[in-house]
Amino acid sequence: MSNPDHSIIDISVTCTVFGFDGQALNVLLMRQRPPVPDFPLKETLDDAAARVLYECTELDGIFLQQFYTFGHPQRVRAPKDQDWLKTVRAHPERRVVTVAYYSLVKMDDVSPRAAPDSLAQTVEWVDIAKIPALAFDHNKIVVGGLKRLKEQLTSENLGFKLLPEKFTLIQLQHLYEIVLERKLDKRNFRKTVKKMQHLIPLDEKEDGVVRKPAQLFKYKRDFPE
Amino acid sequence: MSNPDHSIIDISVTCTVFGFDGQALNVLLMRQRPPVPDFPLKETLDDAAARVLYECTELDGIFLQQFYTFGHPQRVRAPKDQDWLKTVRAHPERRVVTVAYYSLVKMDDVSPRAAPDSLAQTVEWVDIAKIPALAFDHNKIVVGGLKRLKEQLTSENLGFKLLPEKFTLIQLQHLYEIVLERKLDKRNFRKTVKKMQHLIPLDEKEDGVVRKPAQLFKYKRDFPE
DNA sequence: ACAAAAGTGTTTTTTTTACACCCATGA
DNA sequence: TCATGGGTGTAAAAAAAACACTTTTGT
Repeated sequence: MSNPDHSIIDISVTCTVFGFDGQALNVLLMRQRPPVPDFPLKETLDDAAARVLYECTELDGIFLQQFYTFGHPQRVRAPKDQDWLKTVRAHPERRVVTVAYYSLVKMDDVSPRAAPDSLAQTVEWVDIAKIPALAFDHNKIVVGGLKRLKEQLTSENLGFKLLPEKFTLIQLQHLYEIVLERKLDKRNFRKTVKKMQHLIPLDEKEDGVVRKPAQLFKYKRDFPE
Repeated sequence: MSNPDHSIIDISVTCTVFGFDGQALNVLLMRQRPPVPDFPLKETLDDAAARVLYECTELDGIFLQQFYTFGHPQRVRAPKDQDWLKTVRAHPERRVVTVAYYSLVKMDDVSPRAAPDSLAQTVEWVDIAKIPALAFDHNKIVVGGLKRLKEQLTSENLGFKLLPEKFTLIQLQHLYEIVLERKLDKRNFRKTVKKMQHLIPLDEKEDGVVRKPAQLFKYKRDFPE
C-alpha cells in the first residue's frame, strides 16, 4: 500500500521570507544551500517552517503561513539542480514535495548571516523586482507567496508585520502600494487606516530628515506576536 | 541529507468533493478505504488529485483546487486508525503528509459507487451539517475545504459548478446562503447575479411543481470545464 | 378561490473615489 | 526663504442594504 522504496518521495518545508526596507519589498534568499533542510520526523509542518525561519534569521514567534505545496515530479530534475544535489544529498534522484510557507519579518530584526550549519554560504535580501533565476522552482514559490501575501495583506492587516516598531503612515502606504501593485490616494488611505483599532499614534516624530518630520505610529498587538 | 529509512514519510493526496442537492451542501465520503490512494511517482499533485476524484466519481475535467497540506506527526496515530492501517498498509507506522484538494461537482453527475479496486466499500453523500467522526484528521480536512470554498465562492463564481446544467435563481441563492452561512436578500441577490455575463436565461421553466414555476438559467463557460 | 413560492424597483445607507492647498522643517 | 514632502476635509459616485406587494401556477 505504501510506496515501495523505489518510489520514496522526500518531503520538505520551505519558507519565503518577506521584508520591507522602506523602498522595496524584499525576499530573503539563501544561496548555496540545500533547497530544504532536513525534516525531523516528529515535527509538525508549522514547526518545521518555524525552524527553517529561525535558522535563517534567528527570529522566533514570527508570522508564518502555509500557502501551497509544490510537487511537480520534475521540479528538482533540471541538470544544474541535479549536479548540485549530487554533491549534497544521499538521494539526489528522489522526487521532493515541498510545503511552502511565507513569513513576514521586520528587516531590522534580521541580520543576514550564514545559517549555523555547514553548507550555507549567504543569506541575503533581494528586491522582489530583481530576483535572479533561482534553483529548482523557487521562482515559482516566491511568486506564489507574493500572490498570497497580496490577497491577505488588506483583510488580515499584515502590513504592520513588515514595518519597524515605529513607522510613519507614508511608509505604511508605500508598502501597501508595492504589495498591491497600485497607487493609493494619500487622504483616503489615511482615513481608512486611522479607523483601525490597532494603530496607535505616538508622541514622536521622525528625526534627522530634511523636511517636515512625519508622525510615528505603532501597532498594538492583541497577542504576543 | 535525505531522510534515512527510519524517517520515511509517506505522501498522499486527498480530495474533498462537495455537491449540492438543492437543500444541503454535501460531501462525498468514502468509508472503509485507505485514507489515501497510492501516489505514483510520476504524477503531478494536481493529476493525482484528479485521479482520486475520478476513482470516486468517474468524473473528469472537474474543478479541483489544492487548499492545504496536513502533516501532523500524529495524524494517523489514533489507535483505531492504526488498527485499521495495519490491515491495509505495509508501513502503517509511517507518518503521512496529505495534500488536500477540494472539488465541486454536480451531484447528478455522480452515481455513488464503490471504487473499482478492492477495499472500497461505499462512497456516499453526507450533509455537511451531519458529518460523523471520520478516520484520521478527515474532519479537519473537510472543515478546511469548506472554509476555502466559502472564501472563494463569491469571488470566483464557483456556485454554478455545484448546480445542475439548468437551475433556478432560488437554487443558486439557497446554495450561496448555505455556503456563506447567512441569509441573502432575494431582490439584491438577483440584482447582483443578473449582472454576470455567464448567467444565461433559458426559455424554459421548472416543471412538475405545485406553484408558479421558476425560470431556468444556465451558466455559460468560457472554457470547457 | 386559495395556497405557495416566484418575481419585481425604489429609497436609504455605507463605502469608495476624486481632488488641492497649507504646513513644518532643515539647509 | 525656499525646497521638500507631511498633513488635512469635502463632495460626488458607486455599491450595498433595506424593504412589501403582485403574479403564476396546480389543486
